[in-house]
Amino acid sequence: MDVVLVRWPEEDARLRQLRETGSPRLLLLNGESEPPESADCLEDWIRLPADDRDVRARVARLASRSETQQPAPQVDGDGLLRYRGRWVALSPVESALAITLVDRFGAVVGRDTLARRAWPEGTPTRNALDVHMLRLRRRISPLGVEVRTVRSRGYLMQAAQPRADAQ
Amino acid sequence: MDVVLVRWPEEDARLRQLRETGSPRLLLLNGESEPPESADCLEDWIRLPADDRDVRARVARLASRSETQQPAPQVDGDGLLRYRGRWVALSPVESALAITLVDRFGAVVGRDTLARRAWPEGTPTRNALDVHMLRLRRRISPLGVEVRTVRSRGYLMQAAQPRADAQ
DNA sequence: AAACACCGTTCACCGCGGCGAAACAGTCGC
DNA sequence: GCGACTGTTTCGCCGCGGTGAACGGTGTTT
Repeated sequence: MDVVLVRWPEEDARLRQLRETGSPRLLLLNGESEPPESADCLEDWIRLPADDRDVRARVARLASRSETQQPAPQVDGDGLLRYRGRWVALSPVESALAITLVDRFGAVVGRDTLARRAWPEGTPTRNALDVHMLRLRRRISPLGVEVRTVRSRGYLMQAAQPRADAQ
Repeated sequence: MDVVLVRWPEEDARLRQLRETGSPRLLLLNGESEPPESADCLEDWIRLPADDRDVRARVARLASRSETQQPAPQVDGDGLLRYRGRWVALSPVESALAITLVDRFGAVVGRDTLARRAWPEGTPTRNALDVHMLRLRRRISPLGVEVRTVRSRGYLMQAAQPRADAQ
């Protein structure tokens, strides 16, 4: 959803309307105006005159918040996994697995579900899924996407997170 | 909860710590630094030099948010305990315990209740519950969630508090 | 006050099974 | 024939659940 820029306090009526509809909005404070008191996470403000970088940063932050979900990758018909403007080519088996994981991005997908999607006729070996998951992991890691294992439950695809052991 | 002022980028280590614990924080940007990209509603920033009114307004807004936002963790169907955008995987026994505790988040749950949920057939050993509670504690601590003991009453799950000795 | 039972924490250990990873081999297309 | 894709085997780590034991704090009994 687009972030709306509102001059304040001039456009107070417009602000009320945006608050009603829950649109993300950035108030541009003129001169000596007092900052508004709203605690709404989708409302922010900045005092003019302001650095253009700062305005863009606040707009970006509001936009990011308004998207409750982080954007999911896409797998197109040619087996390309696209994410944040970059892409990698996947093999047929990896495509089937990636499509299933992207479909439930951020949630766990069971091993049996993945196996059925990749091999409708029947899984070749128990270990085959592990091996292909390993290969998929390595292929998509340059894009900043990772597949996490949830033991005895399945796998979960998500945006790569910085390792927490760096303290 | 008090809002913490952080010089940035100088006090980056401190910022990471505050993000871990979910403390509301206001970053004071020095000179030409780029604004940080966090979309966290409990984080805000302002570029120095700044009007004192503006700093106070942003601090007040963060404080107001931290009071109204006391979300409970969630345990999804796949044994993942989610809290403030992060998650950890729980084992089956830990899931049963966590679900019971989350269900009464912030209140005491009796040991017998927990034991019945985890082992409907009967508790294996006297201290089995203790051991699994210890493991649950360690697993969820990175998320900023803790389980406190209320002697002869049971256990209580809550958001982790830095210095809980003053009780 | 000392002795004691009770409760809770933490550790070490074991058996089991899920999963990771490497190495190897077979197949297919260019 | 070369490289990409796939399947298989093998090895081994480590998470999980259960158990026993040591330790410490607390309240009760003698």
